[in-house]
Amino acid sequence: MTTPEINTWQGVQEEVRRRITQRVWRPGEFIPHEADLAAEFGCARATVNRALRELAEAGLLDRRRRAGTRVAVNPVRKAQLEIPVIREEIVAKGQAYGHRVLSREMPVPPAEVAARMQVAPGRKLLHLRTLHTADGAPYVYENRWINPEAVPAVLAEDFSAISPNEWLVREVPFEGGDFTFSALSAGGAEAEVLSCPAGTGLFVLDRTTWTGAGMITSVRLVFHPGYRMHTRL
Amino acid sequence: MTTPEINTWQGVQEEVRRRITQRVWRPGEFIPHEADLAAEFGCARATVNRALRELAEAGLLDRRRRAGTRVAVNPVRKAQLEIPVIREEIVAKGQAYGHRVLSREMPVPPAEVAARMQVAPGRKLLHLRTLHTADGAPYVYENRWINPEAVPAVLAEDFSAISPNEWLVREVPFEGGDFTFSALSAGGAEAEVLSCPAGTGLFVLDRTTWTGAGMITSVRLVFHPGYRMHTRL
DNA sequence: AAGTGGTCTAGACCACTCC
DNA sequence: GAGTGGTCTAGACCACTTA
Repeated sequence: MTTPEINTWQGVQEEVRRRITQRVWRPGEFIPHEADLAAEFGCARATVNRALRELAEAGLLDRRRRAGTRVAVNPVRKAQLEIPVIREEIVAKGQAYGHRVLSREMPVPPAEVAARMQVAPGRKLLHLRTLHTADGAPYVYENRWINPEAVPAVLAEDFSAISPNEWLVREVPFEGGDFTFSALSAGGAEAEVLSCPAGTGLFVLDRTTWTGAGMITSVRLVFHPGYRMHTRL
Repeated sequence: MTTPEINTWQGVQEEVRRRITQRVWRPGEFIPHEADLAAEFGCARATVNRALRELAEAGLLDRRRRAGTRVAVNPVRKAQLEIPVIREEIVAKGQAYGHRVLSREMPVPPAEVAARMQVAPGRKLLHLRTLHTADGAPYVYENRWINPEAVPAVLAEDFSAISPNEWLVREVPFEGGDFTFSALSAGGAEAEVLSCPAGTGLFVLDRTTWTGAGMITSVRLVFHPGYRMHTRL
């Protein structure tokens, strides 16, 4: 049995992956220590560490100090979704991007929105309803609340030339975000804006974004019928 | 100006993050080379490298050899979704998990399914329709096709004690997967199985899984009304 | 108390890409 | 050709956990 040296972390990772998928190391079993693997592959322990660390992050391995490393029993499937910038997504498909503001108001928000944005009840928020289109056809209906205390400049912008999303990305340094994916049945408003029959199942993305200073914006994106979000593992 | 030493990669990362979000380094700008940063922070270049590499993977930095490192203009938002094992998700909420097989057949699949599973037209596939319940209430309607040539043992299993998903995870070493998230409007079948009115918007996850040897299974999970998938950034 | 993974260092060479 | 990030090494110490 030849044992050619493996001295790149990619190589080590590949070999370890192989041993896991081919059940050389079975789920729940301990695998050799880093030092042993380093000796076997003829490389430094740091190289083995780099390879195993990534596999652990991917959920294929469970690592604990003193205990050792074992093959995960339930490999957690983590799908990495890329949240698209609507305009770029449409342009990438070779379609013409369009965007228009349906309404722009400054009301006292419903209690649920005030809670989500963590503002005192009775404070007014900027409320924008806009539509993104692809080749003129409705693509995404955007329903957004913006906290003008966190982003004062927003009051001077009319969003005729740039969508609120892109404006915010450019102007405000985010620190965190919160995403929820779900589905809804088109009510009157969605049906009209997206030109689809009431009752159509629609894909929905709710997103809330903040900085250290507080909540910036909370948006609901309602996608056109048939929209899919895709990823590969 | 004191410049306390930073000699952990987490510390370096935090400081670099701060300089990006506070616009000390502005979008599109080059940041100092690894060697310079290492000198500034009083740590090894490898430590800086580890910190910056992760930020680049997260989409906050663009790195290129010879060119250098710059702050990303469009920070790509990548949301990492954890695909749940249904049973565990339900149990984690303190509810009682249940599962039952609605139908189990071995038909020639529709052309669309045959294409997705990459089997010759006319070959039969195992078709399973099952329901996962939480405290007795419908949770997920699972519509699955399995390639018996890739997993012969599947023909001997009746899935009364274990769901197809968990059985497959345990028996078959996956190599890759393909996920699509979307929404549909409940038709007669979904409405009946999930006990909801026809026309309800439902969250859908389509998943196809394979090994090097070929396609294993293709499944559509239709979640109960109101289901949400959540992640934080 | 001991053994494991987690990390840092200093130095080195390599791969890629821009000039 | 030269300069940047990408990676490997050998050694060391630390943090955590379990026996």
